[in-house]
Amino acid sequence: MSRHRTTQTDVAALAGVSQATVSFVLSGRTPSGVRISEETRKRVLDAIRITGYSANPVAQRLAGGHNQILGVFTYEATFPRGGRDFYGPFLAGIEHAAEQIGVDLLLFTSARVVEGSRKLTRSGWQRLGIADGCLLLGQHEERAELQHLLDTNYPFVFVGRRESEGGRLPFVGADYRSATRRAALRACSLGHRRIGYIGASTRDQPTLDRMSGYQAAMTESGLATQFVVPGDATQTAATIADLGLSAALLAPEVDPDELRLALSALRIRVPEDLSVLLLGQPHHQQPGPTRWSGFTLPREQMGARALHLLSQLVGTEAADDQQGTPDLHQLLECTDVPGETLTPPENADRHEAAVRSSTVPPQERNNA
Amino acid sequence: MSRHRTTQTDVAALAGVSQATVSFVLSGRTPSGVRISEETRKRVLDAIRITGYSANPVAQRLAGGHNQILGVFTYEATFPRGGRDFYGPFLAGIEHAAEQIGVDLLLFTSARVVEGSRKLTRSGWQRLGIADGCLLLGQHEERAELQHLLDTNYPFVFVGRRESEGGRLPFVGADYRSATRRAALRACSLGHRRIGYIGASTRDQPTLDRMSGYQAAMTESGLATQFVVPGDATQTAATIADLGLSAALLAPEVDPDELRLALSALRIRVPEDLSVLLLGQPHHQQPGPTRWSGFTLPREQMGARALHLLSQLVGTEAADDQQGTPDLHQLLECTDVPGETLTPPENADRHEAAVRSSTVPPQERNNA
DNA sequence: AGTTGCTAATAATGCGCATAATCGTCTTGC
DNA sequence: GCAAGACGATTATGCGCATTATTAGCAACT
Repeated sequence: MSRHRTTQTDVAALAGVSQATVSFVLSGRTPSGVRISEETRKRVLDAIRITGYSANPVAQRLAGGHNQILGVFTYEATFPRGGRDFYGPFLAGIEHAAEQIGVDLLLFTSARVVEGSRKLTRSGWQRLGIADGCLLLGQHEERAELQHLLDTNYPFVFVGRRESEGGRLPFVGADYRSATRRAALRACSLGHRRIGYIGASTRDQPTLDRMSGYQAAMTESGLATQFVVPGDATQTAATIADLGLSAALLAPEVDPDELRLALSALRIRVPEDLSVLLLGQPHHQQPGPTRWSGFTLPREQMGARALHLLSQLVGTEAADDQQGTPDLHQLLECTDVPGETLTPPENADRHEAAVRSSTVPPQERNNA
Repeated sequence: MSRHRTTQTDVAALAGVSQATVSFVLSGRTPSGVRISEETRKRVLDAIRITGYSANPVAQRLAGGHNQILGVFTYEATFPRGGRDFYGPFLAGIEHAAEQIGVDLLLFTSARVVEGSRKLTRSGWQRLGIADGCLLLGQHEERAELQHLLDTNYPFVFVGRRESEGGRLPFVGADYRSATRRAALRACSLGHRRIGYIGASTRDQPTLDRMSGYQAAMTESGLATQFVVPGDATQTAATIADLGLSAALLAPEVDPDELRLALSALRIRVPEDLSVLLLGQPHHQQPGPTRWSGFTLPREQMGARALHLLSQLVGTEAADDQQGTPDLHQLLECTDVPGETLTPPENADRHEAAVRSSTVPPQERNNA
């Protein structure tokens, strides 16, 4: 019944001061030249202790303050039913960071789903205002929406790299490019000459970064690039066979288990006949026995770092005089995974490999 | 810059009416005998469409309305780092339901962690008020806190069964008792006579329910109960051997893989020498090759149902005249899992089993 | 003409907090 | 003795909405 929770006014009454004084004591800040004596401050703090007062975050927010709530907007369902969980690890990191910082997390699950991905509609956008700031994760962002975000000066951070004019979009991403480059070079140094990239050629940043990394590695090694846009698994396998690849870099949208199956139908074994490197955790992978080579994203770390960055942005929003501006563009290293699906090539490439091996250091030399 | 979003006042000005009128049109409700003509309503709706107005949830809430935010409070970290994910499936269900209902989810991650579990302190408790209502999941609830919850008339729902005086705590739980009983009877009907229960004897509801179900099955079958409180896996295995169990029901706190290992050291094979049934998903299970028999909790379903119930409670809070009160105590059936670790007994029990099997048609009638 | 009854809307208020503007009360200097 | 500041706290206002109390207009009665 007594739906009435303790308010600043209650505390003020107990301490024998005005509500405003309580607010000042609590916030610490005194924007206009207001001062509070040590004496009074103590009385107020005591009253707070006695009453067990705790600020009403809603009122706080309405009055223009911060409420220690950070939002998380995902363009796709956060917790996929059934299939593999892509966002889980991000959220684990985000939650951990939230706990540390002492903020609550608001998951924007109410946004209507249009064509399989959530939209940041006007009403959805308005709802973001509940939180002090917001984390954005997922692929389907739209230029217009982003522009709006920037215009309104609302604090937000993307999880995942985003290019933008003037570098105004803050993000915490994974260094796909370097990781992919390293992956390609690993194959290369083992003696592989025909290394293909299997993946959709969409325009999203991760894809562009992966392709760029692959491209770079191939150029450095003086090898030709081979891009395979995956269709049906059987088809893809056939293309791989046609091209005579000895190693394949698989973008996350490709299901490695499915591909392996299709390959085996063509009597191509992994890794004996084809080395395979995964460029990040596959989107649809079932937990299987295969220990794939490649690299993984530091997803938990990304989530945590993103939240920390957001927290800083929110905090410094008012007072820019903090200890330097936070780094708005953070790229985290991916973790290379040795795995079992990367081995020296055995067949057609052997000759070339031998030639090269004369110039390469120990562990990679033994292929011939 | 223009941090000003469209407000009801803006809309009102455009439509040539008062702010209050806009509010009335929007809510549909007119508590006191206020009426709005179809004419005016249309003008307002047009203005809304033109301006793209969308209510500010914060103000809505402060003014005593609902804000379409439902809270989720977990007594333990929601997304465990590293280990197995217990809450994940619940959240998947919750999120899905939230999307359907059209509400946002507030994760209370700010509560200080005391002794490994989150506390609903006074300040934490106050924060719950941000949301229209709250889902509670986890073990470490405290009587005092619950009492407080009930007293304040704040809408909430427990995920997991909770007993309470007068049945005032709303919950959505799994029917551990029936499922455990069925599990025990399954073993029984296969001819097992020495069926033990392996699990801590804590006072939490799930444990009580499991024990009760086990007890019931044993009584029905005229068998003796054998409770084993697990300590070290080796120890536990030894006890099992001593008791000469032919089947064991494992509470979720027991790691089946670990136990199996310890058992094999004693030359007890699963399932040849010991059938094992899991009473729900183990808390610490690593994804292993064994396909355990037993049952699993409908976790996604529980989450979804709980959120729906909460949503109803929030909705009917004001108007109790809805179509009947929602069912405050929902028990969902667990899913029996055949698995590979339940087989007919092979050794000491065989004799008895043979005797029994001659007199019994179906399964459970044969005990007396 | 005055009262009742009904419809259609508005004005006024408050939710709990942040913050700008204001107001006393003491010192201090001249 | 009086203006000028420093200090310490208060009053007043508004955030955007829900809701209650109130008003205005008009037809239908006695």
